[in-house]
Amino acid sequence: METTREPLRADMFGHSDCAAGVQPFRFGDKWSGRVLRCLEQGPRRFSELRIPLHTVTPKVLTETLRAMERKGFVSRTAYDENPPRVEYRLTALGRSAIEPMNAACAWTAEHLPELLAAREGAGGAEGP
Amino acid sequence: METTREPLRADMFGHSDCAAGVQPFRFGDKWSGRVLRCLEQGPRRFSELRIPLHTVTPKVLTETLRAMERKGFVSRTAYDENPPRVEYRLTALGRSAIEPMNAACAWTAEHLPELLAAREGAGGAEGP
DNA sequence: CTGCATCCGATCCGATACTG
DNA sequence: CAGTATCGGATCGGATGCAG
Repeated sequence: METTREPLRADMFGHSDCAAGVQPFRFGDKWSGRVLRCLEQGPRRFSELRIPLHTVTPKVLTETLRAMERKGFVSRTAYDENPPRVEYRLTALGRSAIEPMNAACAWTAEHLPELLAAREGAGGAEGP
Repeated sequence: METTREPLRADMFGHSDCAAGVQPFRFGDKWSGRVLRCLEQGPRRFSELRIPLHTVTPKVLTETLRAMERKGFVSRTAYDENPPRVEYRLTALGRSAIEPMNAACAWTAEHLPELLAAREGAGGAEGP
């Protein structure tokens, strides 16, 4: 799952070794996964998304949303009102992506202890 | 599933909206997923990994491996021989991560058409 | 309200060259 | 063989300010 140009190939030639096969799709960025989670519960406006994603700046949220739109995960609907209103919602593709994300979340939850332990070892805090 | 410092929290407070719950773990980088695939088939030496991952440079492969080691996904064994030999293998955590990755791969394969279509729309090639 | 423009530091990652 | 050192381009993403 890459955002760059090469991956996503559906290799079928059996290279004697690994690295053949589809690379799993991934949003290469920080916020797309969370946006997917938010939109899972229904259409949301720009400012509604900013609340649960409370540290995202509007610029980055816009970029994220635009990218997800390009990739076909969300659709954008602007209503011609004043003040302006824009709604984002998941496409069928976006909704379908929730399942594998749930699998990843389940795995993560299950292995949280190990995952967190690794971070302490690296982070470097040792004694007071 | 983040590499940065904040995610991986196991939120349990029910924020009224999304963005609560574990964020799925993810390697934030280009090569870790592929390395996981390669090591799935058994221990591999540094130079053996470079073959299927044929475009990776030694510097980047080293960084990737070191990061995966820190995170607890692979273990490194150096044999005191000449010429030197080093083997990398998956830890139990690393092996367990294959399952959700397979789920992601299956989803990707299933939706390849849509995923590829989005890339053309963006890439910009239009007419001959 | 929903953005876009600009600046700027942090990462990522490829190329190239060198070492124990 | 298994790396390390250095450089530079590309991207990410936060801060701030302005606009329709």
